[in-house]
Amino acid sequence: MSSQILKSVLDYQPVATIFRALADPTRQALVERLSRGPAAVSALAEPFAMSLTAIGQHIVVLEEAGLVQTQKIGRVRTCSLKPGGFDALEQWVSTHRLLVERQLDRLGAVLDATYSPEAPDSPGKDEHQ
Amino acid sequence: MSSQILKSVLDYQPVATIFRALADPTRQALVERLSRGPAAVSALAEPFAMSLTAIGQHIVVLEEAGLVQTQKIGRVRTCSLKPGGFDALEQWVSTHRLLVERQLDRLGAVLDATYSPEAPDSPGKDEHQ
DNA sequence: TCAATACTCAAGTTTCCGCTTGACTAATTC
DNA sequence: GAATTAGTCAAGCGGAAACTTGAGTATTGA
Repeated sequence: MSSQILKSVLDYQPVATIFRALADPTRQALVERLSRGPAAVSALAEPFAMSLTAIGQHIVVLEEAGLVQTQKIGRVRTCSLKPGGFDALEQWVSTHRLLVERQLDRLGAVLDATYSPEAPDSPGKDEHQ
Repeated sequence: MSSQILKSVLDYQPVATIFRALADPTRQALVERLSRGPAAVSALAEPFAMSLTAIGQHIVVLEEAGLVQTQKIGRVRTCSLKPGGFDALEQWVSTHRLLVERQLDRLGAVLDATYSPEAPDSPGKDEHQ
């Protein structure tokens, strides 16, 4: 842990887990289906040309990402979307959307005058860029 | 309003590309860095214990996801966040956040009275409640 | 009680992803 | 006009991820 960038990489791990969970089209379709209401694992598996085991594994991934919660009653495991499971994701996205817009404003200012008003990160003089 | 849900089901393919692009912690850190301003590929690679080629490959993934745009002047490729690149993502997230909340409201109603107010997709006779 | 249902577990396979190396091109510097 | 810098390309390696099969375990309905 000698680098500060390495630390920041480790910081995003929870959101990265959510992104990774939603990166798979099958899991995304499962979330889509669950947003219409809870369902059992076998009911979730029915539309897919895939084994029940595979769907169960996808459910585990979604559960570990905090997006889905399950409850087993008898032999049936009922899955539903977890309340607040999208909060961290939405916060990350809206934050970075704001940063993009702010950057666009700064770009406009830079295009007006041909100098950089402030350089908080990179000095840009002796660095080799 | 109800047709928008069907449309979103068929529409989420590009969003999966965005999720996949952000699933990697290195790419997420690159986006983080770029939200502070544009940078060349070698400048982006500098904090990482990784080859320049690897960073270039990550940039390509982010570019194909529509999150980053690049422009090569001379021998330097400058990368920046693409305007509106997060729009589809934010829309998807907020939409599904709303659906979760709506589902919670419906669950409360179901817990109050023992009937289901509306069943748009599958009639609730089989499995789910 | 017997059989079907609804998973669950433990492998194994195959495909994809992240990353590297080495060679190469094209700008820029000295 | 050599040497350095910035990036690109092609091939390959290792490990993770997706999915399968073939078991086994409760639970439930007939």
